Amino acid sequence: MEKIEEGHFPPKKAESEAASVQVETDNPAKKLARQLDFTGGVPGQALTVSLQEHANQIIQPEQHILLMPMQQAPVLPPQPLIRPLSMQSSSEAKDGTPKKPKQCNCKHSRCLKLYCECFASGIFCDGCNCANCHNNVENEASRQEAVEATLERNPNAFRPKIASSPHGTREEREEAGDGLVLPKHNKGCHCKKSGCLKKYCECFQANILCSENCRCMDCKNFEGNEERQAHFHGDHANNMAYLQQTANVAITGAIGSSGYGSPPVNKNRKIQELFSGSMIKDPVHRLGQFQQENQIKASVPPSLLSSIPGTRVSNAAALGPPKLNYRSLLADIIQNHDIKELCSVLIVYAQEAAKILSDEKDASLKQAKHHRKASYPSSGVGKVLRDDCSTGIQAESIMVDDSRLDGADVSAERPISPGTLALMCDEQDTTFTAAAAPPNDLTSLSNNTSSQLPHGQGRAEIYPELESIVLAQTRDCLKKLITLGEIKEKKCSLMVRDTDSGRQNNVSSNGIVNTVPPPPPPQQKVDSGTTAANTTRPKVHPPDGK
DNA sequence: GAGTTTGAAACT
DNA sequence: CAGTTTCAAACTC
Repeated sequence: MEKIEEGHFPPKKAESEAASVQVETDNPAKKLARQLDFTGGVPGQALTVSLQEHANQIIQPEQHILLMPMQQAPVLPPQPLIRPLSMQSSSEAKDGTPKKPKQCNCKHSRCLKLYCECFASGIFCDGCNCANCHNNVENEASRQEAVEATLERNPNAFRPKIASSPHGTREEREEAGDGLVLPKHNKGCHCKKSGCLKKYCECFQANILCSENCRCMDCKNFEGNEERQAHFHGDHANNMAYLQQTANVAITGAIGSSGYGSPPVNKNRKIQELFSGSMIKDPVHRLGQFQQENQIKASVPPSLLSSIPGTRVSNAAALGPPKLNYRSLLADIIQNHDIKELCSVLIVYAQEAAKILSDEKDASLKQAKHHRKASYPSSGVGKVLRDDCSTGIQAESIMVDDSRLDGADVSAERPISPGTLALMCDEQDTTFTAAAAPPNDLTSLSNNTSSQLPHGQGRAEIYPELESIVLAQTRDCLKKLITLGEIKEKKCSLMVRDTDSGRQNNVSSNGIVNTVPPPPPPQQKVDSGTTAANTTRPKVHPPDGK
């Protein structure tokens, strides 16, 4: 089934003519409609602009044309989603105040070739410094010819160069493993001398990492590269895109899905898995394994790699330096067994708390028998609660008697949240009952206490206390986690300062594997010239004598 | 601001 | 497809 390419409305003559009456660039209403449309010309496609793109203000709404299925076709050429960063970068003055988008300075192309950024972006030149410009309404005919010629050469010429995850192929998204796919250059860059750390590089210019699509030499535009980070800290310190990107990989790393956030690594993971068997078996040593595998990979002839199904070696990422990505400092601290252990601890504490409370209830009941016969004691819980998990409003009004909660200082007087209550009710029927719990488990206890206590308040009454105790323990666990993270952070900071020792000491004294991407191999830093390029990328361009 | 460098686009 | 040329932006001085 044929579909219209993203950001690409084929400006075929028939369509253009058919729809030209609908596209009125001077019509304010249409202009406004265009401003509201970010679909980039993909019929029915939702807004797919990434946060990064938003953050960079790459989108120039006024430059987009509303294109609905069977509705409109452009007079303007295809509308890339992303305006080149070179143009957006200057759309702001140095003081950060908004400024008119950058004007081109074309002299020989008449602004009718992709050299012209305006033309490439699908916008008319307006106030540019170009000479003999034909990229305007007055020269629509020649412009249309140029568009067609360009599309003839490359049907994707006007497609956005930078694609986010929703635009990628299903395969790409699946390889990414989740929704956190970073944008990447569709064609990839071919930089030779800039190290992909200058704006000559389209990837760097778009503030994205080089990907497996790139065929660059001596690429430094990969996550974890010191020079790249230096660039970011210097030039992009406040760049939301970087923050977003970092956050993405941090989240990814923290939750342990992959930890290697960028596409090239995901591609390469197949190779790694083939070498190592599985990435998941021993998450503690994943990164070390990864590094080793990169070394192995570097030593493996491309022909061998290419023989591995699902691998691609005809790109820089596969042959280049390990494009490690930022991993959360906690990524390898939190292990599966830690989670299990934590859950076990929580269950144990819950059971203990339930037992204690049960005993107290018993004692309380005995006292009540002796001292009171009519009225119900109101000491423990301030309000009678139905044993109904769905009554969140009621639950919120419960106040816990902190006199019973040893060590639960923080959450002692906190009302139980309806969410927690609901969660506990759900958990009660699943986790606790299904976990072959001991006889005095929560469920049985709750049932027991319910039967023991008058007015049917036992189980629900216990929840706040249980919650407090369990939360206190959880808090302690988190504190320890934070401490470990801080320790690791310090170690990593030291590693950055002392790269050599950092590379050799992957395992710290406390047994925690330092998983922050190490600095690139020595030849990367020391020899940024031909050596690195030739050693890490067998498929290199011939020496350029420019 | 002029000159140089760079890499994408265009061309052969 | 590879090599060369053209082009304009990025960069340097």
